[in-house]
This record gives sequence, C-alpha cells and structure tokens, in this order.
Amino acid sequence: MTTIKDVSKKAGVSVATVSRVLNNKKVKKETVEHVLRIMKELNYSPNQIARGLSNKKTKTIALVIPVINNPFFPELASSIEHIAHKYGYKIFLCNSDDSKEKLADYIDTLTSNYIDGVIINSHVVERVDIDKLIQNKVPIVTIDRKHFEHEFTHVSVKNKDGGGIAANHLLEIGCKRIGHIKGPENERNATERYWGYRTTVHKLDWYDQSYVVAGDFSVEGGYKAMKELLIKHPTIDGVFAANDLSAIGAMKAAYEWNIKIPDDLAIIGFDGIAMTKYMVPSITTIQQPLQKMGKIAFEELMNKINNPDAKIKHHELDVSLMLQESTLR
Amino acid sequence: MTTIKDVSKKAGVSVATVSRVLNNKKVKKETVEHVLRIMKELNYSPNQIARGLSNKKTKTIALVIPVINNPFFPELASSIEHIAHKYGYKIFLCNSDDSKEKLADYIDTLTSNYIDGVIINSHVVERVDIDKLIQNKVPIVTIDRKHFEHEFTHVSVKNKDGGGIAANHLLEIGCKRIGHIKGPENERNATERYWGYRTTVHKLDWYDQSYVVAGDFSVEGGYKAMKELLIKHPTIDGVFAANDLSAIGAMKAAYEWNIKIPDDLAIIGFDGIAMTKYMVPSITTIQQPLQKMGKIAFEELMNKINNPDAKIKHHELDVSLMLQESTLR
DNA sequence: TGTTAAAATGTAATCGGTTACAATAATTCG
DNA sequence: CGAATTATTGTAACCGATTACATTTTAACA
Repeated sequence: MTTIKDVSKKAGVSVATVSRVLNNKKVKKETVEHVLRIMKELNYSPNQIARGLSNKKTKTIALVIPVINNPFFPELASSIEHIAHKYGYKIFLCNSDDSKEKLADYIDTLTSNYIDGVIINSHVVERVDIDKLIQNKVPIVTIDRKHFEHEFTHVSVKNKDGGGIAANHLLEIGCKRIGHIKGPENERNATERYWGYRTTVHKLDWYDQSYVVAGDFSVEGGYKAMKELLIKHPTIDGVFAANDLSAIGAMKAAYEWNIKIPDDLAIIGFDGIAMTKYMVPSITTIQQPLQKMGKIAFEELMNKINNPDAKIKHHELDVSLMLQESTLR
Repeated sequence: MTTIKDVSKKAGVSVATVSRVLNNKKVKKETVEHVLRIMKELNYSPNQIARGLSNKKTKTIALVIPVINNPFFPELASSIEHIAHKYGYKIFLCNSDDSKEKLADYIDTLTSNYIDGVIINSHVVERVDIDKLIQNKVPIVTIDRKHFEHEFTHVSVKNKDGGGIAANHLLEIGCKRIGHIKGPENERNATERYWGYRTTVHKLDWYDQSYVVAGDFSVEGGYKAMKELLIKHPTIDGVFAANDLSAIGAMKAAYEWNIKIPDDLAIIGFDGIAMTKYMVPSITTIQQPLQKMGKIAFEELMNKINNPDAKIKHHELDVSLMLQESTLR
C-alpha cells in the first residue's frame, strides 16, 4: 500500500501538504493539482485506520437491530445502508439476536472502535448500555422501537393514525365486527396502534374489550390470537393485526377454519413488508415509509455527530394504506 | 478514554509491559495480575483503531450480499453474523443493491480500512473488483452464488441432489406431469438444480423441454413462469421452482386460476426461507443448511486469514426436504 | 560467591495519518 | 522600495497501540 510519505516524496512536498490536499485545506492551486496527479499516479488512497486514530472518527456507524426473522428489520436496515453509503459512511452490523449479552458486547466495542454514531432499533437495550454510550458521548438516534426514545432523537410513524386508518378501512368496506390482534405488551408502537383502532371502534355498539386479543408480532402469535378471536366471536368479519407477521398468522388460522379472505373475513396488517404482496391473497397493510425513515434517522445522526449538542427531535412520519386483496370486496 | 499510558503510569510499568499483558506475551505472573487489576480499576479497554494501525488487522470482515429483497440473504447474513460474533469479529455490511458501482465502491474501501477478509455472495462482482482484492491480498471466501468460485474457497449446497430430491418427491406423491421454473440464465446454482430435476424426469414418457420455463428467482418471475406452464400444459400437476420466491409466485398464479394446492397442483421450492412456513398453504421446499453454511464460510475465512496460503476448498453441503402443505396429499 | 544464561522489563521506533506552530515566500501599501 | 501582511509550506509532536532491541533482574551453576 502506498502511503502519504510515498506521495510526499514523489511530489517533492511535505506530508503536511499532502494531508492538506487530502482534506481540502488551503494549498496553492498548482500544488494541489500536482499532488493530486501524483496520487493518481501512485494509485494512492489514504489509510482510514490511521486517519481514524488521529481524528477519532471513522466514518462508520453502527446499526443495532433485533433479530432478523421479522423481515421489517432487514428492509429498514437496507434503507439505512442505502443512505449511509451515499454519505460515504460504512455500516457496522449489530444484530442483537434479542440477546442482552450479545448486545452489551457490541455496545462495548463501539467506543474502542471509534464508531461515530449508532442507530438503535432494539427493545433489548438496557439502561446500563445506554449509559455507557452516553458516557462515551456516542451520538445516538433511535428508530422504530420505542425504548428510551425520549432521551434521543427518534424516528417512527404515526401509529395511532395508522390504527385508525386500518379500522376505518375495515368499516368502510362493510365489516360489522372488527377484532384486533395486539402487539407485545409494553411495546409502545403496538399500544398506539391499538389506540388508533380503539378510538375508531369503541363507540360502536358491538365493541367490547374481548375483541382485542394479545399477540406478539410473530406469525405464531397472530395465528393463536386469530383462533382465540374466532372462538370468542364467530361472527367476526374483519381483523386489524398490529403488524404484518401477525396478519399472516391470522390468515393461516382463518384458512384452517375454511374462512374465506376477504369475503368472510377481511384482514389488514401494519408495516408494509414485501411479503404482504406475495401472500395469497396479498395482504392489505398500513405502510411505513421505510426509505424516508432511514434517511431521516441517518441525517439526524449526521447532525448529531457534527453538532453534539443538537437538540433532540421526534419525528412521527405519516403512514399510508396499501390496499391489497385481503380487504378487497 | 483511558489509554495504555494511563495504565502503565498507574501500574508503574512501561507501556510495553502493559501491551505484553494485553497480548499474553511472557510477563511475570505477579506483574500480569497487578496490571490486570489496574486495567479493571481504570475500566480500560484497548483502542482497536490504534491496534489496527499497528497490526494491520482489525478483527473485521466484510460481508458482501446482493439486494435485500430475497429473504434468503438476510437469513444467510444472520448466520454469518452469529458465528463471527462468537469469534469476536465485527461485520462490515456491504449491501451491493445489485449495483456494480456501489459494490466497486465498497471493494475500494476494504483495503484502506484493513478489513481482514471478505465473504462474498454476489453475482455482481466483476473481474476487476476481484483482481483488486487479490492484489491487496484480502482473503476471500465465496458463498452461495457461484462467480469466480473456482479461484476461492467456496461454500454452497448440492444443488443437483436438491433438484433430484424435489422431482422425486413430486413423483412419489403421485404427480404425473412435473414442470420446472428455472432460475436466472447463467446462475450456476439454478442450472444445477435444473439438472437434478432433468436427470430425474427426462426418461419419463411425458417429458420434454417445454416443461421447463425461465424464471429469475423473483416472485414476479415465478408468477409469469407458472402462467406460461399452465398455458402450455394444462394437465400439469406438480412444479419444482428453483427457489422459494419463484415458488411463491407460482402459487399466486395457481391461485388466480383457481387451481387448488396441493390437490390439483403440488409446488416445491428451494432454499428453505422462513416465509415458506408462513404461506397459506405452507410451501414444501429444499432446505439449505444456513447455519452450517455460515459457520463453514466463516471458519474457512479465519483459516485463510491466519494462513494465507491455505489451499482452496469447495464445500457442497447436503440439502434436505422440508415437507410442508404444498405437497401434502 | 562470581559468572553466565535466562527471564523480565524498559526505551524508542513504528504503523500512517493530522495539525499546531514555525518558517519561508509572495503581496500589499504608504 | 522596505515593512507589514498574508499565503504557502515545512517540521515535528501526536493519536494509542506493538515490538525490535537494549537493559536490568533473577536464577543457575561451578
């Protein structure tokens, strides 16, 4: 690998000058051109590790995501990777696998690796992890999952609106009894989605709390929840699942009981993962603007990196109805 | 951040000794204990960037994957991340987004970041990229996609066997006319899967080349291919899709034509992505041993890193039939 | 107990950059 | 035209580790 010294020698200038050229500092125009030419000649590219040591910055951010089995996360990760690459940032992947230990491990490595910042999407993060990051002044932005979100800039969507849109949509297509499959207890997004639904239907005469059953954002959870709903309310003809995986589980349950979708039962999910398009029938869902979320999260992180005492901001983006077959009547 | 100097001062020894303790070099037992105690006291953890500069090793590997929209890749990525973390390695995520430029960009950064090695799964990689890596002596292992695989240690599965198992399974459950939805032209895995199928069915009297139609590993491709098959061969009662996404597309097509699965048409895919379980009906598939693939790829990479002239090896792992509803008769 | 070999530790150069400060060259202006 | 600025470049310290080589300490042995 050619180094800055090689360039300096061949160009007949000091390494300081070469470094200045690299960093666009004040250098005479002709010198810049000359040095640049030599760099090209030697096929030089600066050693990022050395730069990192000196700058305490590495143009790398960490992306903390929970387990991979909900396709929402890869899709979100992809949107972040996309924008990060545009800005010339590298991504250090921290897949927490829903394990506190593994996550703590990762958190520990961030400081000693001069990671510039972190985008966190995990409910597994603990107070002590967060404190460690804060103490080391690692800029943080949280996305999607709400956990310590009041302490940081956070990006998520208008979950309550989404819940409302979902419930209203089911009413509009003529559903008379609408159930809800909730997300995990204590998951803020889930609760908000539930409230959107509840606000929309609670004044209707058929509604009572038994139309809401617990799920856990998983296919299996949605499956069980749907069975429960069907047992409690055989006349149910619409269901709003708190996320797409649950909706898929619900569909599976309905299928087993020979209930036709959308005719006997309309199903709507939440997230807008690609899989909803592929299901048979495809599943109507409340779409989260993934690209936008990734972009905002990343840009807020950049802001925080370049301006450590930027004040925190909470972004709640709009969601939209993605109409597909499971509610097509 | 406390540095090695702080530790050295407080412990009353030289930095060299501290470094030796860090690296388990010969140091008097009492000194080791003493230094270790001081480290703990100061909550010291060595700066990995500084270490990297000196060692030209960073305990980081790059993972190059194509686009994220085939869930197979996140699942594979996850398996690699899993084992890498166990070995104390970090993962630098290179999502090529199927773009040659983006990938070339990433390749360029690897050397200047002292990335220890690369696991590549991408058909987008170009000769020039590969050459750049080779020239810089970056250890490489390829996985899944076959591209330049003869130059490197490579991990994939017995695709031909898988194709055979799939076709045989369809025969065993009584299918009389079995079509095949191929993967992309020039994709070696796809070709091998096709040969497995062909070898199994080509001597049967009904078989001719028209039972094989082109797909592209996507849902849309599978959908179109299935329609084509149904038009050409209305009596078809089994189909082997070269990957799970195609199988899903095929299911969608069948559904539109009111063909019942598995009764009228049995479908089998390839890969074993989680999604197959979730489909309604769930899709029988040929499962790739993801965890094992990730483990072997990573360990081979470690081997190559620690022993640069290790000879290349080609691993072809066994696949297995994952029986689900789409072929359940 | 004095020599010598072996073990333990320290000094200082090094990895490849950045940058404060010093030095030199080019301009400006009375 | 010479002093004062300003622009440009160079020197050397520094980032935080590793390690070759030198030095000191300890152990072994006659």
